[in-house]
Amino acid sequence: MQNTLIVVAGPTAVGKTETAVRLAEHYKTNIVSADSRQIYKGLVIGTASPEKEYLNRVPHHFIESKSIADSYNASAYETDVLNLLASLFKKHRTVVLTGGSMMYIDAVTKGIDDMPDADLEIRQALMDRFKKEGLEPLRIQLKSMDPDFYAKVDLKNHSRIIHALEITIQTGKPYSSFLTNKEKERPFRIIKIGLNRDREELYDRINQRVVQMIEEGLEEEVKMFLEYRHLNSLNTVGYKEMFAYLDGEYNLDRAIELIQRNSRRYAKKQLTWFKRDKDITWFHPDDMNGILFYLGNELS
RNA sequence: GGUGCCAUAGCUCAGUUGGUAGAGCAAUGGACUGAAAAUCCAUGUGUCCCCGGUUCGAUUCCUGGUGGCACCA
Repeated sequence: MQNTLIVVAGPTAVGKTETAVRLAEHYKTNIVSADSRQIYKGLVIGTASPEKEYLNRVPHHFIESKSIADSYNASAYETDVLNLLASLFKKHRTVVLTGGSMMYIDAVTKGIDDMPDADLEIRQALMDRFKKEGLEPLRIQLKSMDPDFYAKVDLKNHSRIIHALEITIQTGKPYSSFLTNKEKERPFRIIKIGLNRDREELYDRINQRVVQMIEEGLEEEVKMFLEYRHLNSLNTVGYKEMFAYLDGEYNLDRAIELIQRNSRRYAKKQLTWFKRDKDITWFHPDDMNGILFYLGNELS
């Protein structure tokens, strides 16, 4: 039998953790987390990180494994996961990858084109210019330096334009020349399952989970990171709203409402991304039998 | 029981001197290649409480209901 990566995708709060743990137990294997925020040390309550009980039942990887100050990204994650998988597949025929970070999952299953990491000084200079002069000068610069990318990029999205420019300036080659539009081959098989629920049910779970986070002490957790709030790792739903609350911008009830709303929007965005992936076979999280039956057929 | 006020989008409400309606919030759809829980784009979803009447035409005016609120009993 070929080594196989079982991917469990789905929106936040749908029930991925539970399903992944049961699958990992069933196949006597490990879980690799694909979550761009649970990966940071100390971000536990606000990221709905798996409970201790689950972590004890199955070995997890990439949970609380980086410092919030580390600058991490989907490409680094791709490299780290491929290295880890090479070693896990020596002992296990299957490994479970689960998480809601769409691009992290794609980085592992489809790959990201090779290009250098952005030079932070160049990025900063471009950001400064954007703040001072707006997007127009950057658009004009991109048009002359990389017309191909200019033609297809979202011209209102400063992140995309700035990233293309930083790579182009840094390497002296157009950003678009790094893009191959090809999926990378992997030395293992990939089976993707998606979990979803009725929208109303999902939103109820999200709303309740936020209330639970507050009860578990989200405010205390967030207070510990106050001085690091500028870091990207803390530009995260559940933290940014609590920072504003601690600043006195609004009361706790309003903070809860905003965290709930922003989590709902996040879930919708995840669904938009995952629904586009035709390799995903969808299940209700309660349908464990259906999931096991499907995987059993695929793996036999 | 009587009198008054109210009933319009999921919620809170505005509005139409009679020509089937619009704000905020919520919501919905989409994009996505090293910040991705990030960043960005688009969209008004409606038995205007119900039955009648007047009118060319009623969500709007009038009768009567129903429900809510307030006051008087």
